[in-house]
Order: sequence, then structure tokens, then C-alpha cells
Amino acid sequence: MKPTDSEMEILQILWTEGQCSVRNVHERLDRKDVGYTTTLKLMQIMHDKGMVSRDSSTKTHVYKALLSKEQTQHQFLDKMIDAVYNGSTARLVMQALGTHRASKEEIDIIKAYLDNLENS
Amino acid sequence: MKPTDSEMEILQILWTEGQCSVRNVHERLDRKDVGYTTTLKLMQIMHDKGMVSRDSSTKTHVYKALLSKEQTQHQFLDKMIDAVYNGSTARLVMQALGTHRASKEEIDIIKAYLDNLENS
DNA sequence: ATTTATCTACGAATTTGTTCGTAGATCAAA
DNA sequence: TTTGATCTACGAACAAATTCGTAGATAAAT
Repeated sequence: MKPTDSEMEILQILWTEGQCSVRNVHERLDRKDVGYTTTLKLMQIMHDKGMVSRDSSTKTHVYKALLSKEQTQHQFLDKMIDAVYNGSTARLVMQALGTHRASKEEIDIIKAYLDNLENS
Repeated sequence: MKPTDSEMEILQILWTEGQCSVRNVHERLDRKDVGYTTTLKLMQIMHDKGMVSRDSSTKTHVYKALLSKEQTQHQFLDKMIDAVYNGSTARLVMQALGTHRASKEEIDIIKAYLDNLENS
């Protein structure tokens, strides 16, 4: 099940924070200001869908992401490469590097990574 | 204006084919079988939105993409890097390379590309 | 000329995602 | 123990995207 855009924003927060109350997430949600109950509802839906777990032993429930960050990102990437780049990873990579001007450090990291890939 | 998923599928076809009738697109649209009029309606909407041009001088109208392929891909990539990778291009690139095992040729192309980037 | 196939236009149903208001529970503070 | 702040639950409004059915035009085939 593919997370929606809003769900993705929430997952991002949960992945970095580890665990969060609704208010916690709501405060970190910088996007266009939206009511608190909207965030609440979204997270309830995510719980229904099984994307997050919920500890409801206290009044303020605590949520954790159940979807793996890597797997979810991977899933998005797959879809993107397929839908937008007709299956060519290289084309995506080059466009990403070309238009998003990575820093020298980043480039070096990537080169090292590539060397490693080639030698295995 | 950001194309929806369905619109993106149609744009892909238009980009590769150059120009298409609705039936043309409909036949190349492999996804879950959907009625012909659905495809028609989608393309009409895309025309309303200004994403495609339409030659209606003949009974069977002929459509062309108006959105640039590169620009649209770029736009998607931006959003993806931001929403899914917290803004880190390097992370996206490495995950793309890690899980989509590019060929040696592709890797070499990318390395050359990186060298070029660094020397400018 | 009539039938048949194919096309467009378009309203409307459906589905999915987002938003909020309200009601009731819980807890802390006055 | 009453008040006020904060929480959850949930129905419902709203919005956007997708789907299809039907009607009418057009062109080709019989």
C-alpha cells in the first residue's frame, strides 16, 4: 500500500523522531497550516491502514512508523524510475546529479560508492 | 501544474510516440483495463489544462505533449528528493544505484559524468 | 440509403484523499 | 469539585482524480 503525500510527510517525521504524539507531529509539520484534528485524523487512518503502531496506554497516544524507511523509499524510487524514466536508473541518476548540484563531498562519496560497486 | 499519475502515463506515451490519437494511447496503455472513454476523458482534461495540444481538423483528433519531458521529470525529481530523501541528492543516488544494480557501462558513464562535474 | 463502427462531448457516479467541527473523555490546576 | 486545557473518536463536508454511460456526429462499408 503506497502512502499518500500527506502520509509521507508524517512518516518522514516518525522516521527521524522515532516516536511521536499527534501534537508532536503536528508541530513539526510545517506545511500550510492545517487544523490539529486533521493531523489526528490522518494518523488515525494510517493506523487503520497498518502503517503505524499506536501505544494507547496513556491519554496521549504515541505513534511509531511500521513501514520501513528503506523499503518505502525503495518503492517510491522503483515507481519513479519506471514511470518517469522508462526504467533507466542511469538517466535518473544523471539528471539528479546534473540539476541538483551536489557538493564535492557528496560527489566523492558517490564515487567511492561506485568504485565499491564495480569491485564486487 | 503537476501531472497526476494517470496523466504521467499518457505523457510517457506521447513523449515516445511524438503524436497520438486517443485510441493509439489507449492501446499502449497496458495498465488495468479501463474503458476507452476514460482515456478519452483524461486526454480531454489534459487538453483543458494545457498539457497537450490537439489537432481536431480530422474526425480522429491528434494529440501532442506540450509539457517538456525534461522539465517535467526534473519537477518530479525535485519533489521526490525533498519529500522522500529529505533533500539529500546523494542519498537518492546511492539508493538508486544500490538497489537497481546498474550495468558496468552505466556505472562508467556515471563516473565520467561525476569527474566532469568536479572539474568545472 | 441504411447499417455499422468509431469518434467526440459531457454529465454524473465513484473513489480516494483531505479537512474540519463537534462531542465526550481525561487530567491538571485553581 | 469546578474550570480549562488537551486529548480521542468520528461523522460529514469538501476536493480531486478516475471511471463510465449515453447521446450525437462522422465516416466507411454493405
